[in-house]
Amino acid sequence: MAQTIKTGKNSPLKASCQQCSLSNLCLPLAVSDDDLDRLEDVIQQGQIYSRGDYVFEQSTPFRSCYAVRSGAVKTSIVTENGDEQVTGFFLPGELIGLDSMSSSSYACSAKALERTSVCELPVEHLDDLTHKLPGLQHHFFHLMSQEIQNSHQLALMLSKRTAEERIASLLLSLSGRFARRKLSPTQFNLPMARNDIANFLGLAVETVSRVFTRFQNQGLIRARGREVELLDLDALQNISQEDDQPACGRKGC
Amino acid sequence: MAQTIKTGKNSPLKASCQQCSLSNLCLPLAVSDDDLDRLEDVIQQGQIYSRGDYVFEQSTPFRSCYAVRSGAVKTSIVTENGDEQVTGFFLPGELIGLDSMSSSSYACSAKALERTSVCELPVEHLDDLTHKLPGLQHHFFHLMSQEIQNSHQLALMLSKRTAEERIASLLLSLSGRFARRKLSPTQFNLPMARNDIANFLGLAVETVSRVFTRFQNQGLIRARGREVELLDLDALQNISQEDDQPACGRKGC
DNA sequence: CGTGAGTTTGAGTAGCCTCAACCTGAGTGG
DNA sequence: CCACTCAGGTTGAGGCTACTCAAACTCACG
Repeated sequence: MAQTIKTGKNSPLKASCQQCSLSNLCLPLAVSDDDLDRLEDVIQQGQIYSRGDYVFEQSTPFRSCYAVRSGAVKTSIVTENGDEQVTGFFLPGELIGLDSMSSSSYACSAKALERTSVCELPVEHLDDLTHKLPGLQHHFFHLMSQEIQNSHQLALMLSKRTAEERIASLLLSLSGRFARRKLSPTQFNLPMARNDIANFLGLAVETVSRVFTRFQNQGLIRARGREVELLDLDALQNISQEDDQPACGRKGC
Repeated sequence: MAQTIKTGKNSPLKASCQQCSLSNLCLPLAVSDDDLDRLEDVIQQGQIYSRGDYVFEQSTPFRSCYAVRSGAVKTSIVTENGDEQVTGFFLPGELIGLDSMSSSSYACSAKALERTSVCELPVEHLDDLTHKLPGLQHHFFHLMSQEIQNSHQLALMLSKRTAEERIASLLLSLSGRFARRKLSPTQFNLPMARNDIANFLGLAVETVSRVFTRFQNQGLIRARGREVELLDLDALQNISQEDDQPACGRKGC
């Protein structure tokens, strides 16, 4: 039974992790085919959200993590006094909800930025599963530590980088993540509004807009609304990790 | 064997988690006495670091997580071009290294801010252990998600808060963590230098210094070097979560 | 008693925010 | 089909927060 390769005909909602082009992103490579079958038993696939829908909302009971299949999601936290911080953008193959693992309620809200489909991983089952599949536990530790590192990188950006550096970084990050999915690393549509970018990077919308036009005037990018084309990746790279110290490059200066 | 209550005489390096006053902080409450014994078999206790020593350094092979027993530790990440971001301060009962779980090398460096003793949890053993003790796995998920949330809170501070708000928040955070250990929440020594505070909060040292004196002049705190006394917790609380919008308080404004 | 790291204070500056106006394009309804 | 609307985006002017640079102070330490 475990070895039967399901074609997806008889149980359309399951058995497609194996065929999913994203499985090498969201699932542990270490997991065997056998294990995949078990995983598929608990994963609910194909839920669809329209633009603006919440996948889950902060402070509601925590039930599941979600893997993005298509579309894009933004997560954000809101404080008592109402200000919001976008904590991440999630593209296909990426997992949402790790910051709430083992909490009783969601630590952030997740909102679909466009028409989005996700796979749901109910945590109740996950607890058993990770117990049975050591590889999966390992994978979750990995994903969560990755998430911590991402967040630390964000903190570094927010505290040390200029507006231009932050935006160059974001563009390159998106570029890399598109590339990973075999899409063009230089030409893509931003799934999020300027507002979201500004909030995420700790800037005012106006600043984001100004930097975009500045980059465009310098011939680094071509941007029309959410369409962007990265014309000079090297230059963006240089900007994104600009050195404070002028010239030199040595430590002894 | 598992039930023998060790007094600490015959194996001084083990068997003291049960007596450790911090165990309710760093260890899962869910873990039973039996399990504690197993934990103690793999935990190496009592390593001492002097001020300035590294508990571990970024990019070196990841081997262990560490629980702070006494003293204080700061963690920081360093980029290629040399700038540093302090990512956290860790007091007794808190766990370091979670951001490196399941990586091959440490994602940050951990430096003792004063004479510090730690307990080491080698990860190789942890993998088996979490398998045997479901509660422990749960606890790690919890700690890691907590770490993600902390980091998101930091990001929010860095992107949305003024210098005064950030420093008030930090003071209150420390206050709360001292209180948790039954120490005075209003009178304590800062384990870190102004420089570390500045870096952590994304400010210049001078700004930190200025805010401290401003708070002092307003009668909110008393500060002499690293000694601080919080004189008006309520006021600090108000400052730390100040509302941007003037007056009103309603959403409809 | 010099030395140097850590801290404080002051003066001037710059990057980004705020406020305000205008533009653009998609959706709506007459 | 065109005017209207509204959200999202762009552009400009001015101001403020926190930075930079510079200097003085404190204190632990050899």
